[in-house]
Amino acid sequence: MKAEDRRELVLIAATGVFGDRGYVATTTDQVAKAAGVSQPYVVRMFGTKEQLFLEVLGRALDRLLVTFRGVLAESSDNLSGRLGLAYVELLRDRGLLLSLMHGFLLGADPVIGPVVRRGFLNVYRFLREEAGFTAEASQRFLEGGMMLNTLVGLRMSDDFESDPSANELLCAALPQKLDVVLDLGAAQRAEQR
Amino acid sequence: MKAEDRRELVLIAATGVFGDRGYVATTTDQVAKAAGVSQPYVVRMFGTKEQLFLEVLGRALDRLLVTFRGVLAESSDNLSGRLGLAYVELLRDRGLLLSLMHGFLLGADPVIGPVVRRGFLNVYRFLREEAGFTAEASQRFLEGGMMLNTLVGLRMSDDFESDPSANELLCAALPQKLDVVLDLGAAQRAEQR
DNA sequence: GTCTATATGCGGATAGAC
DNA sequence: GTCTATCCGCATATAGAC
Repeated sequence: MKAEDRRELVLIAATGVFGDRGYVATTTDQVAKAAGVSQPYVVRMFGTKEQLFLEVLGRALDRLLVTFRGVLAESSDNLSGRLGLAYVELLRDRGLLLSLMHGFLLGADPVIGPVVRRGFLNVYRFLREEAGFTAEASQRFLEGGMMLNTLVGLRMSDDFESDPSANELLCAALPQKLDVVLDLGAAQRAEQR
Repeated sequence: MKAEDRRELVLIAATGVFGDRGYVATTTDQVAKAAGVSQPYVVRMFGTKEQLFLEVLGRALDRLLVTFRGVLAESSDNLSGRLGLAYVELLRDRGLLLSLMHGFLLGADPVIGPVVRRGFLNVYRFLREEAGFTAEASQRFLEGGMMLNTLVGLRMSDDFESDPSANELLCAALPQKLDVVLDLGAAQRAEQR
């Protein structure tokens, strides 16, 4: 395997771990183990843990916008619904949306803050300028996204079977694509260490 | 000052710091300094940092529900709007909503996870059972709340003046009460260390 | 390019004085 | 009830071998 591939591999592994534990709680050693390399090598490749996280965020935002542009290119009817479904599908990319969400809460950080604000606003601008949404429609769309991120962060699907309220809430929040969240929850619980 | 008051003081200070930095990034020393006591004393009072965070979360959820019940008791017209305004007003309680939001993303944590899921579902049940909202209305309400939390976590108000998109987004998201978020942002930047 | 070994700093928690 | 002093473990980062 050559270096470029290995780098991508580490980035994917890091996305998963950051998504699970957040930026600060994640150790470079956990990332290294997940990627099957040594801890110092992870640091060597990216300089610092902070740089690694920034690359994870950048990659995640890239994929998000690429995905959305793909949906837009396909057709333009029921855009909001189709973008929403594509967003939920991104949950399959382990840790992608959750790494972003963790980043969003670090707006007070002098380095991470500006990056996540710019990233979030790029998504907003896509909705307004490329997808042609009104300000209200864009906002509504993002509200749904933040709600999904939160429910996934909460691991609300853990209570899907045992708690009627959790069940109802998830069904209401995910008219379609409920299966993606439930699959993901099962996978996460399985790999629990 | 007697012990009970001091305990409350530390809890308030901790809420502010946890809200700013998140659970893991917050040090018990930062909390101690913010409260004007010694670091070991903070640990003594609450046992562990984790226990302290759990108490912060519990207090925050209490205040949230107490506030909502107060709004409900006043009158029952335009409930959704009035609950929303009361929610935004809770931003004045420094770190309260952000500590909760940080907690919500720690659903994978074996100790914190169950607590935040229960707390979130209690709010949902309030909306459904006490406020009489439909499942869809409850979900919509929570979506708006998670969006607000995210925008505040992002410190989006930092870009309010310099970025037209940020400006538009904040205005769309906060038809009223924009001043609360802007005041808060100014205060946060002022105390930046 | 990738590893092992390790230095260094920091933070939670404890001991114990007052 | 509250402090000072301090232990200990852990995580990032560096040095340097292969």
